[in-house]
Amino acid sequence: MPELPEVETVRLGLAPVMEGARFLKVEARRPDLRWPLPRDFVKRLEGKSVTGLGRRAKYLLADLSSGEVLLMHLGMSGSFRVATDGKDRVQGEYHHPRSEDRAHDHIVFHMSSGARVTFNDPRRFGFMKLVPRGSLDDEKMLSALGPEPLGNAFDAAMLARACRGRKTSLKAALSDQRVVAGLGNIYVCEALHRARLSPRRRASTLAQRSGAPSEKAERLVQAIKDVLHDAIRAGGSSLRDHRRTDGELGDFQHNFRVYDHEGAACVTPDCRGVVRRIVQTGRSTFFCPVCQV
DNA sequence: CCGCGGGCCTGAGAGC
DNA sequence: TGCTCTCAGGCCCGCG
Repeated sequence: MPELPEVETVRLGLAPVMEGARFLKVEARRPDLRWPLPRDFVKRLEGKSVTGLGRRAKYLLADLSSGEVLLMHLGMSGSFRVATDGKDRVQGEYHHPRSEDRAHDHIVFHMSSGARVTFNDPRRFGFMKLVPRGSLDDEKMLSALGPEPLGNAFDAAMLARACRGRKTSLKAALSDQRVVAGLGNIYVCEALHRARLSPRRRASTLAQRSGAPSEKAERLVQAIKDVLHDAIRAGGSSLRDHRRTDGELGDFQHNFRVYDHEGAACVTPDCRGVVRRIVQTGRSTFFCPVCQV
C-alpha cells in the first residue's frame, strides 16, 4: 500500500543514515522475496558505500560505489526500521509489526554510519535487486514507467496525450503506472475527488476533440500534485498501524476525503452527496456520485 | 496493442 | 473463544 508519498517519506528517513555510509555487514535472512535475491547479494553490497538514495515512482534506488544500483520496492507491506544507539525507529510501513515481532525481518544492513537498517515485509510482495548502473534503462519495471507526477514534465498536455484513445476508465488509467508513475488506489481516489471527476469517466475524455488537453485535465493534474504534496508534508498516510519516519504516525489518512469513507457526507462545499464504494478492475473505488462527474 | 483478471502472500477483521 | 472466510492491493503475466 505504500504509494509515492509513503515511499518518499521512507527515502527521507533512510537518506541521513545511508547516504555516504558503507555497508559493513549485510544479512539476507530470507532471500525469497517477491523475486529471489541473487546468491551473491551480500558480497556485492558489503564494503560498498551508498553515494545517493533516490526514488522513481514507488521504487527506491541506492547508488553504490561499485557502479551498481540497489533497487528496492516495498510491495504492499514492506517497511524499513532504523536503529541507532540501539533504539529502533520505523521508517514507514503498512502493517506495523508489534515490537517483539521480528519474524518478517528479511534483510539487515549494518551501515558505517552506526545505523542498523532492517527491511521487514510480512507479505513479501516487496523486493530488492542489484542492477549495473549502465543497464538501469533495460529494467522493464523502470523503463515502462510514465512521468513522475511531481515533475515539471507532468502536465495536462502530457496526461491528455497518455489517455487519448483509451476506452478504459479514468480510475484504471491513473492506476496504470505507464500513464503516471507512483499513484495507487488511495491517491487515485483522492485526486479524482479533488478534481471533481468521476472515476467511471472514460479516460479519453481528458482530451478535447482536437487532442488538446481539456480544462478537466488541467484540474486533474493540479489535484494529483496537490494531494501528493499534502501527503508528503504529512509524512504519508498511516493505515492500520503504518508508521512514518521517527516512529511517529504519518497522519495524512485523517485528510482522506473519500478513501474508506463509504456512507459519509461528501466534504465538497455545498455538495449534498454521500461517498459511495464501487469495484473497478477488482479494486475498491471511493467517490462522490454527486460532485464527481 | 489493449484491457482484464489471476496469482503471489499474510494479517486483520467479520461472522457464525 | 476459535474457526473459517473475505479483503487489502502493487506488480507481473497470460489470455481473449
